[in-house]
Amino acid sequence: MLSKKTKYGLKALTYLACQSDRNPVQIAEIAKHENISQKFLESILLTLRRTGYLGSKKGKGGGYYLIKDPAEIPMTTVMRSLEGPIAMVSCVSLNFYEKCEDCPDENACAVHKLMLKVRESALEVYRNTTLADLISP
Amino acid sequence: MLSKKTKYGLKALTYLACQSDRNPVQIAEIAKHENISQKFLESILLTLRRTGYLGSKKGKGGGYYLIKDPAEIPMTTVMRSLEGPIAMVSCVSLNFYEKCEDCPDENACAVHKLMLKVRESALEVYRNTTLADLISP
DNA sequence: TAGTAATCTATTAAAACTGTAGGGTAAAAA
DNA sequence: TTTTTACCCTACAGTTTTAATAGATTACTA
Repeated sequence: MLSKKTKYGLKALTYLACQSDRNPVQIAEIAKHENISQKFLESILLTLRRTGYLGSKKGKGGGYYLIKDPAEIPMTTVMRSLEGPIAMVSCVSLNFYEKCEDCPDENACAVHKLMLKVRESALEVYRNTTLADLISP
Repeated sequence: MLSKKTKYGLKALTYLACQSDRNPVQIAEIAKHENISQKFLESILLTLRRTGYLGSKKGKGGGYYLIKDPAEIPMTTVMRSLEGPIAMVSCVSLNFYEKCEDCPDENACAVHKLMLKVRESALEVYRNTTLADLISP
């Protein structure tokens, strides 16, 4: 299941990408428009800022805004920073690889073999989809 | 993340599929060979039996055995019965569809659009992979 | 410089989910 | 009738997820 963190994060990114300009948008506005708990959204926007997609401005007239072209934001990195590893088991993860303790031979492991395929297919989707693709009709 | 239930279930299925004959194999033997908690494995094998892949026999010489040809066991149904829906959000699920409460328009929803692609690609993998594919070298 | 509007940060509570362990029951074989 | 095995139910500890609370910090405005 997709976590609400990721779901909300994607919605927030889309909302910001749909703005006509790149002026700061308040958290409260995004939260209200997308039906999201404001405090929860705060922490999500924070991680998106740390990932490098968003800028923020404090004080009056402040808020969050995109600092990248939506076409330059691939879903691979968005998913990784919000949802975590794309692989369903760590032994097939590119960025978070870890050997399974209980598995003596990776190459003979059915789970490994299947999950490798699944990761590859998911990765292809994420690589070929940017934020711009998601907001276009 | 893939649940251990699914992971163990797949391992158990492969173990049974690798048997030279279709004689019953005790839970304890599978659990030991695959490093799985026996009690947990019990419940997993039960769901696999209810799904229609395994037969069981009680008493001495009893155990579990495959009742289907591994080539007739696609990963779609295995994953659905062990892991649950293949879709990451219910609004793109074929077998477990549910409308999102917070989302006024599915067709305009970025999450929906992205997750539809991901489900489609995962489904293609699961449809084209059977248990037989996983045990062949 | 004071006041206000907003982001930031940390803590923690509630809820849901996972995996484990224990007990007993039922059926089949010896 | 005894043994062996699958079956079934319940309770528990641990973790993760989700969200709320409370406050600190920053920056704009007057």
